[in-house]
Amino acid sequence: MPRTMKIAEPPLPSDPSQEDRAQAIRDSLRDAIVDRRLAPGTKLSEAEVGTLFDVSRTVVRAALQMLAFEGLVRVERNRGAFVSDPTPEEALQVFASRRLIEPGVIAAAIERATAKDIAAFRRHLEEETRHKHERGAQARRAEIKASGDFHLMLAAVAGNAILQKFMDELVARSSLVIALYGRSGASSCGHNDHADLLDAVEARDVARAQALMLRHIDHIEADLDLRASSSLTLRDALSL
Amino acid sequence: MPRTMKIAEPPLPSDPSQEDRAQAIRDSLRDAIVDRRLAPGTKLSEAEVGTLFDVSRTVVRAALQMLAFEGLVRVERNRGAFVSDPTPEEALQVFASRRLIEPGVIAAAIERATAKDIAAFRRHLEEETRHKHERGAQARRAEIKASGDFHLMLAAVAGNAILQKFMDELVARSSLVIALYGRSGASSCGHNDHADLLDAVEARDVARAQALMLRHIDHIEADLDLRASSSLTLRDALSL
DNA sequence: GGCGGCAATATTGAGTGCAAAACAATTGGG
DNA sequence: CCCAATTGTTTTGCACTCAATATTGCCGCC
Repeated sequence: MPRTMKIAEPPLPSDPSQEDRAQAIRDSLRDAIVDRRLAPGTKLSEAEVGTLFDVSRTVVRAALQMLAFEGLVRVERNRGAFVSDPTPEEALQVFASRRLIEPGVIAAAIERATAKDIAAFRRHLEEETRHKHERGAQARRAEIKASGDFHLMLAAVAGNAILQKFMDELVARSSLVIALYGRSGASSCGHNDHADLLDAVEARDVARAQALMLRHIDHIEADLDLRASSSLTLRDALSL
Repeated sequence: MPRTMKIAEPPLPSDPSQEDRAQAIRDSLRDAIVDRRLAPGTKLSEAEVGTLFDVSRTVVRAALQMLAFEGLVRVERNRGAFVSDPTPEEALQVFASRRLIEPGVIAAAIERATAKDIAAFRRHLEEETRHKHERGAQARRAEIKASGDFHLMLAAVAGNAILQKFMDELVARSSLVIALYGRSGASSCGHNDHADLLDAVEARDVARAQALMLRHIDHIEADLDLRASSSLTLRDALSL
């Protein structure tokens, strides 16, 4: 065995942009889905996506498979991939999961948050409220995205990569659910939940933060109309 | 719109075994990893696995990608797939996540468990203890598998598909962690935690069940030796 | 006239080949 | 004698291709 193992050169990622096109496509599609630019149910043809990103179907397949694992697309054998449209039951499960996990996440975040983190949260919150006061579909999308990002920031600060991955999935799925079943379209209509949450985090008041988090999730869920959506009722009616 | 929509024939899955070989390979590999027949760090060459299952690399790649999403294998670009060997930090995160999620799971399970479910649990428990009293590596593997399955059964009864998926991942990762850092090798050495848990479930005592669950996870974690493993320190030392 | 079957089309599933990257061994230089 | 560079080998990344399956449009028949 060699005694010294000097690495002549840092092998140097030949090109940072070359770091996996499948992942780039996944991120792009994911943003589009979470931003609701791709409606639930939309078919994602391999060839179409492939020409769009100028890659072969092989790479597209990998990206779609990833999204399927996150529950954002549904792949049906020999039929293709579709932006998933969660059933009301799945919607309930998404929020039940969030109720279970997010109180723990915020507790961990409170334990680990630095002053710098708090400052970052404050900055994020400002941007969030800024979007809220703007008009237009574009600003609305940005607001929804920012709203989800707040929860993802909490998960990041909590410092548990596994929980962070779970939260990634749950927040993304929430976006889909809100897209399908949301009444007002905005999850935080009228409420200032995030600001209150941040106050509790800054005060390191775990119990209060957890209670606020649960209420916040209640608020989001209360904005949903989980009676079977129009398209679903249509389908169900036809298939019966 | 057609008045009658008779379905001439149940389209009949041309062959149930044909229902996705990638998934079959994934399950097979997953069992092998969870059962510790594949040691952490083992390289899973696409060609090798392909010849082993008699499929092309394409299918193997899909299976490996799935396992990567569950955190059971780690794929390094241009280097291949390896059975992942979690760091001590990841190990801690796995158990932190379980502590967060499983009390909720068992609460939901208690709410939904039928008499039939309880009976299934009892049957499972018998088998578990049977394995425990047997000797040999084979029985030991079966015991560990059954121990994880108990938690998965709880998640199934809880009736939340998303949480169930999370638990799938967490239990699988726990097996890896125990394989790497376990002292006694068996997670439930000396304790009868599962039996106690089941009693609490049958009594519908949520608080008690949750407390027992947390203690159970403590027991599992207490059996770990999370000081850096030998192989890892060696590798780290060499690469520095 | 509408329903059922049939053929044409499109799309996915999967195997193979080629290029590039990483790994291993060997040889030349200090 | 040991280190470093180079070459040869192996393995992955990705595109192309063919086969299999679902979908769509069409025609005959009841």
